[in-house]
Amino acid sequence: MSKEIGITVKKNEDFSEWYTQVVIKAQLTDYAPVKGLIVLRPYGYSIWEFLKSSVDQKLKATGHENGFLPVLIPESLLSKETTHFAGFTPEVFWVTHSGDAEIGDRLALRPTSETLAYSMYSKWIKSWRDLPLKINFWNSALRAEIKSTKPFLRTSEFLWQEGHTAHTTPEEAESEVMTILDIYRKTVEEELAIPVIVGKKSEKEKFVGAVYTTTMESIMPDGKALQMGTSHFLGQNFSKPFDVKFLDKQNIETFAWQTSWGVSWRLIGALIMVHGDDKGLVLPPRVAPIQAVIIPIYSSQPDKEAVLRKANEIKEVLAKCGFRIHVDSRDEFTPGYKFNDWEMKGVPLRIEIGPKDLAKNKMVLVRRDSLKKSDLSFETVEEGVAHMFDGIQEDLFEKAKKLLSERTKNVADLSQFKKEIETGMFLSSPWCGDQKCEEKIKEDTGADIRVIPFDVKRSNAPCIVCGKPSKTDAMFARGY
RNA sequence: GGGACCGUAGUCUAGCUUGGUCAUGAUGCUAGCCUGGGGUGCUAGAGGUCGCCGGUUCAAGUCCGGCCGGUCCCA
Repeated sequence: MSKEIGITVKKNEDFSEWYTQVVIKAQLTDYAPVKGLIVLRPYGYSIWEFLKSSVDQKLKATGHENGFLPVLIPESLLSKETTHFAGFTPEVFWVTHSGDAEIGDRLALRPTSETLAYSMYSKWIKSWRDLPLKINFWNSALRAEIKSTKPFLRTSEFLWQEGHTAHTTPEEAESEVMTILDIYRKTVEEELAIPVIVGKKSEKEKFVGAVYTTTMESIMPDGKALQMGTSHFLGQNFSKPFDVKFLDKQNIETFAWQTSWGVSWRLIGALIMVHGDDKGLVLPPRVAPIQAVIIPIYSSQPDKEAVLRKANEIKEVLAKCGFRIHVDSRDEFTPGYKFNDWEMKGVPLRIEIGPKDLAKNKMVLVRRDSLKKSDLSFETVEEGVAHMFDGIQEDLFEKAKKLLSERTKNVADLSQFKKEIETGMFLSSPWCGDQKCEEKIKEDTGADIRVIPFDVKRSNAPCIVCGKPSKTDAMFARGY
C-alpha cells in the first residue's frame, strides 16, 4: 500500500535521504521550529538514556562524580584562554539582553565549559589534598551551525557529557585521558556494537587549547569517518590562565595538570548509520528501548483471548529476566503492518504467537538484523531469547568490524590515495608530520587526518605528500 | 564557503508555465462493520490562515520581493 509510511529510498542508493527518513520515521527525533535544533522524542531519548547510563556507571566506578554547570558564560571568562576562544568564537550564540536592557559583558551559551569549570576549580583547589578532582557534567552544548545541519550529527545544540579533571602530576592526568578513552571505546564497542580506531589527533585537528587530543574514529557506510568521542590532555594550558593551582607536599605552588573529555548523542547517529538497513533502524539489543516485540495473531474471538493471554504470559516471564518486552495488541492494525512498523523502529527481535503456535506449544522468532525466522518452545523462552539477543549483538558487531576492515587500506602512493579516497576509504598512509602536507591533502582531496592510531604499523615509506622520510603513518578520510 | 532544489489537512501530493467555482487525490485520523501468519476491504465523518510578511492586480496557492524553515550536492 502506501510506501510513504516506510523508508522510500535504499541505504546504498541515497544515503543522506535514507538517514533523514530513518531518524524522522522511526520517531527518534523531529525538527524544532528554530533552524538546526531538534527535539528528541521518547524513543530517541530512551536510546540516549541507555548510552548515558552505560557511560555514567563506568565513570562512577572510576572515581568520577557528577555536577552541573550553568548554560551562560560571560565573555570575559570565555576569552581568557586565547586560542581556545579564537577556535570557538565563530559558532558561539550570544545573549546580549535581559529584557530590554543590554548586558554589558555579553553572555555566551556554552559551546563547552572548560572556562567556566576551571574558574570554579581555581576556587575549590588549594592543596594537593584537593586532588585529583574529577567531575563530570551531563548537559547540552550550543554551537551555531549555519549550514548543513543533520539530526544527531550536526545540530546547533547537542546532548553530551563533558568531564573536567585536575591532577597533581602530568603522568596522572595522562593516565586519566587514557582511562576515559577506554571507557568510551568499551561503551561504543560493547553497547553500540561499533568498532573504533583509537589514537591521537594531529596538531591541526586537536581540541583548541589542548596539549593533545586522543580520539576514537569509525567509518560510516557512506565512506565518511565519524569522530565518536575525544579525551584531551590539557597540560597546564588552562590551569595557568584560570589560576588552578595548589600547594604540593613540598609547599611549592604548582599549576594543576588537567584533562577534559566528552561523548555526545552523535553516537546515536553512528548507530543509525552503521546498523540500519533498507527497512529502517536496526538496534543492538543492549541499547534497544524495546528488545522484543510480541505480535499476537488471531482471527476468531476465542483465538484472540488465548493468544493474548499467552503473549502476556511470555512477556511477564521475559520481563522477570530483565528484558524489555512489548506486546503489540493494537487491534486496528494487521500483523503485516505491525511487522513493518517495528522493523522500521529497529526492534531487535520479533515474537509471533498465533493459534498454530499455541497448538504446537511454540512461538516464531524473527531477528531484525537477518530477518531469519526460527521456532522456540514455550518451555525454553528465557534461555532461547537471551541466547538470541547475545547472537544479534555479536553478529552486529562482527558485521560492523567487517565494514571497518573493508573500508581500511594502507596506501603509500599519492595517485592511488586520490583514487581510493574517492571511493570512501579510510587510508593509512605515511606522513612526515608537517602540517603543510596535511593541509595539502585536505586541499587536493578533502581528506583529513582522522587519527594516528596508537597501534600504528609503520610502513617506513616516504611521506605520501612531500616524499621526505615519514615520522608515522596516519589514518586519512573525509569526515562528517 | 560555493551551488541546486523544496514548503498546499498529521503525511505524501495535483494545481503554479498561461492569475478568475481549483483547493485535487491518496494515505492517516474518528465511528461502525469486515479482516488478521508481511503495509486488508467497505460505509459514513472530521480535518486547510495554500510557511510568514509585504508588493502588483478588480482578483494571488498561482506573478514579484524579503524573511523563516527544510533537503541534496560540492569544498
